[in-house]
Amino acid sequence: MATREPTCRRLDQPRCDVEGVMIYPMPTERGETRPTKHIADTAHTSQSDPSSDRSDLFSPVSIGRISEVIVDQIRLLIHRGQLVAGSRLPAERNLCTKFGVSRVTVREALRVLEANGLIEIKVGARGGAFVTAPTSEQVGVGITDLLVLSRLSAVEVTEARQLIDLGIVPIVCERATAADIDDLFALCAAAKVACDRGEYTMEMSAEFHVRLAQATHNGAISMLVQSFRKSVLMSLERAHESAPAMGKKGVDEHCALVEAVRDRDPARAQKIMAEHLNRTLARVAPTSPH
Amino acid sequence: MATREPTCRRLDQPRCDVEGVMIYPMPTERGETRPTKHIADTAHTSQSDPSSDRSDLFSPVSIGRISEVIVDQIRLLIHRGQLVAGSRLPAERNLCTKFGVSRVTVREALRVLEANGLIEIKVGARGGAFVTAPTSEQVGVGITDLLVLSRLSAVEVTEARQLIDLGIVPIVCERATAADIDDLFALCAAAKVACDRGEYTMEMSAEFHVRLAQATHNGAISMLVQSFRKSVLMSLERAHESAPAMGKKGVDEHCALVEAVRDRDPARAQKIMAEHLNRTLARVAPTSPH
DNA sequence: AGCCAGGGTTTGGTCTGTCCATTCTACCTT
DNA sequence: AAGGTAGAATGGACAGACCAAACCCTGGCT
Repeated sequence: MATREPTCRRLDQPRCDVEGVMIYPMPTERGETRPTKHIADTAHTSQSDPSSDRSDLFSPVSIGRISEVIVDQIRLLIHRGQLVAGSRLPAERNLCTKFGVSRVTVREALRVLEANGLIEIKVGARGGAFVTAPTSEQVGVGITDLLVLSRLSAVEVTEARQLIDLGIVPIVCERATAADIDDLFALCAAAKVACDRGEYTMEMSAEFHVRLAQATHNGAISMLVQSFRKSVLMSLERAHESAPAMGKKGVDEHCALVEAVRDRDPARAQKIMAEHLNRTLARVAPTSPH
Repeated sequence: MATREPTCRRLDQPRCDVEGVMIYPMPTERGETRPTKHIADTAHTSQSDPSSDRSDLFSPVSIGRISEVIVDQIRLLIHRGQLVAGSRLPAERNLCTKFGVSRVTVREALRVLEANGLIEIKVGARGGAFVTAPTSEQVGVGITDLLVLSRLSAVEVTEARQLIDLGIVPIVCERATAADIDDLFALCAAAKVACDRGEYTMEMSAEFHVRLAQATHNGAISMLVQSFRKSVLMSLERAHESAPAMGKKGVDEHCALVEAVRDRDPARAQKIMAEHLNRTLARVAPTSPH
């Protein structure tokens, strides 16, 4: 059988110390029978059930994929802050030698990490895999998938959004800075112009709501709203295609809302928002009864 | 150069009609120069900026990876309901011929879809890729990554949670069924017992809140809460390790809350919830000032 | 001196051909 | 009929190769 040794390894590089982070090579006795990967990995997957492991006797067989283990290792490095946003992972061909696996396997692992939004891959001479904090947009895609595939009705999605949008109003009234308010007024003005030209889109409305959420100065909240943006748009489209007469009134309500925020009047602001959202809900409701 | 023709294709199967779904082979003139993939794809990636696109003139060059396009195609099929949960995708070697690409590429695409929770891959004779709706838990992992890596403070996360939990109370008061209320009381009772034994955990508290969200009978809301569960737990742990004296009082508040729901008294319920959450926020606040 | 073209280098993207492990089915033996 | 075994289907992994994109550097030209 000639003990197939991967070419990647022939360079005989040092194994575990490049780029300053520890990387554990796969513990598979390669070139003997086959991987089969009876891995005693400590990363991220095996932290839920520390008791009753018994991994010392009857060594566990074949727990999943090799690429999976690599994913867990790198993800753990990122979570622990040993790889921070911006750092560059070693090149694929280097990772091969470090993990002792083939390039295909490494690439699959990188693909998964990329799909999770943890890294970004660039080609070219100074390219490679760069660690990046996932954006709320990426998570939004996940939420969108979830909502679409769960066959949730537009009513349900809209209601959830209503909950959040209504909840942020008091916070915004409390924390909005002058810059926030200026921005929101600017968006309103732009919307008015677009409206007169008949170019007002749902996207612009959504943008207003996102900006409003940012005025909470709470990253978690604004990410949440941003994540929902696309789902809401999709459900709106699915429900009603578009809003013919909605434009003008919606913009006016936005303006009134910002004025209430400027006057730091949570009650008034919330009342306006509630009406605004109720109209949306009413528009969505008849097409897909709850 | 000998116009390298993939072996996968030598079977000369029909191209686009197996398993009842349309699959478009890559439009790359293979065996001519190179893929280079100037694809005019309409799926899911290209809908954010409808204006100023100009994609009709000067056809766009080289937008990304081939596997990416395959991912989009399959994702679109799933979104459109042409592939529903449980359906089985063709075998990898079949997909090769259908898409006209190599197995490596198909595998990378499947890995991404799997990472997104859209499919599940099984090995063995009747194995393959099966469509599965992503669970809220999977999306929760995404949100957790997002929150961890964005360095959001525990305060921010808690505040976002507060927003949602407070918002659902009126809805629960309106819609909770007798079964919901029974379940919630049962959870309270169990919590009381555990509390007396000193076994009350944050998880149990989280479970109560999740169940409460389910009483809204709105799938989107309960998924949202469920997605947040793990992040909240993590941020709580990070902030305070655990809650020594919190247990008893928290459980009592839960009970009072359910009673208010039973009496259909939103104002009272909301007041209880607000106090409950404020104590949590206060516990979290000192460690990571906003 | 400044700039630009072109070649070299690094790095990811893809292909081909091969082998192995797992799982299920169907047939064959007892 | 029960049980076991061979084979087929299918995903997992590998080696080795070539291409394309992006960057860098150098030399020639203005």
